[in-house]
Amino acid sequence: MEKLAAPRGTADLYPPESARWQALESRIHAIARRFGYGEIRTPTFEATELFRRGVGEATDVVEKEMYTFTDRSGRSLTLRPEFTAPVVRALLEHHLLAQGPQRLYYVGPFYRYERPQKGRLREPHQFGVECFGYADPEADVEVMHIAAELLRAYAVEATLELNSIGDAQCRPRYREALLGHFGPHRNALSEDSQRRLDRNPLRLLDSKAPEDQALIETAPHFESMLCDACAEHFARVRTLLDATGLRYRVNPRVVRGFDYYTRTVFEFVSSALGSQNSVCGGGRYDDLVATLGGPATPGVGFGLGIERFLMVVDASGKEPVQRTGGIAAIALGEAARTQVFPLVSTLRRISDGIPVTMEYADAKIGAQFKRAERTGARAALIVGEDEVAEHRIALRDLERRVQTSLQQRESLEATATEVLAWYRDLPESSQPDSRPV
RNA sequence: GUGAUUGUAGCUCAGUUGGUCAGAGCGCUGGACUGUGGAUCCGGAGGUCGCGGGUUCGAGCCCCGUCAAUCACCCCA
Repeated sequence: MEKLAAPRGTADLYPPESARWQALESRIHAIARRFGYGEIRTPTFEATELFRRGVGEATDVVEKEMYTFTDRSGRSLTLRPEFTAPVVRALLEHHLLAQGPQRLYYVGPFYRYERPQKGRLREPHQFGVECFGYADPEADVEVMHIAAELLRAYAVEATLELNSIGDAQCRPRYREALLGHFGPHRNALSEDSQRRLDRNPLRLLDSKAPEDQALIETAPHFESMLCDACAEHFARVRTLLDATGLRYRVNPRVVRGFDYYTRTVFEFVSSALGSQNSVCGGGRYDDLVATLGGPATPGVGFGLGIERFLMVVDASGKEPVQRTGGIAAIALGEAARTQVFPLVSTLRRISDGIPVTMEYADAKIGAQFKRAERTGARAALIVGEDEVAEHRIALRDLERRVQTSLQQRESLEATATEVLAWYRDLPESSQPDSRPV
């Protein structure tokens, strides 16, 4: 009998790691809000046709990485392999573009049937933004700023790599130029690159095969062949990046995997990720909305991998420390327990975010202190036989190891209020606590 | 989809040419310390050796298959 296990390439999230995700997600919501972006949630699966048309029939994702299935009525559905096409679909379905520019962001899982390795899963999670309705370079830089803000908040070292892959005007020209450059040397290229030559010559520039490098070095740069409009757009993006102090590096080798990109493409890369070195990738997609049957609407956005981001944080970043703290109630004996439980219940109701825990098993006091410590509690509330007899409650500062005692009041609320007042009066914790909630 | 490495207690790992090989450290738990937690000492629980099959008198060790992890390619978050 096979042991039950999470499917290949998927992962469970649980404490203490889940606390890191919560913290990251709240920061994401805060930053998106600061830039005026609203959250959008779309289904995890869509009609297969959406991705075939949106992402592109000849892309690797559509050709071999989709989780596609047929439901009971015979429809072909696909677990989303990316977010942009579904967001556009939703926008069109609800006529949101008719209301002017739209700034949206999302956080959630997506699915690709790939062989897992470092920084690559079958169900990864992504934070992404999409800005619709502006062809202007300010929008390109705006979305880059959002990603940069998040990286900055965690002191993550990643470099912004920038490129332009032109539009429907100039890309065919560049494609021809690449064919002219590589075509004559076809047999000298790696096997993979010979295939790229037929399918997507742009991607040849991104090859890692040693035998391709010499030819790539001498390949024509797209920048020299951009049409006037694209060249000006690219120049203005760079001017705005310079003006706002966001550092970047123009890298002619940055192409992207999806067919819908036009003009600006960019990636934030980090060496901490091994072979999958991109934490965040994005770009402009001025033709996508029309391709999916909507009014011609420019757009620009990015996707940032949550798992990869946290990996980079582990390697180079600084994570804000999480304080847990709280009160652990310790009751000794039956009488004490029946007295403490309602008090704990009251504390939880009025503690305003301060965690309150209690051990229900009748463990020895030593063990209870140990467990209290493990929960990350800052303080302990202790009631034993003596306290029951005297209507008192012992309060202990677990960090400084000092203890005091309190007379119980006429009501649970009054007692609880006094306990909380005592807790809030405790001196600032000297050692930051990173234990899970 | 291709190639390589790996899979023994909750965690990190030992296990020699197949024959007490089912172990250690940490963790957990109990006690020394009858109501006070990070130290020390002593005890205890916990494993179908990923799973299935094969070779053998005998397999954690060899062979095949399968599942999963890791790393690289492809590609990308």
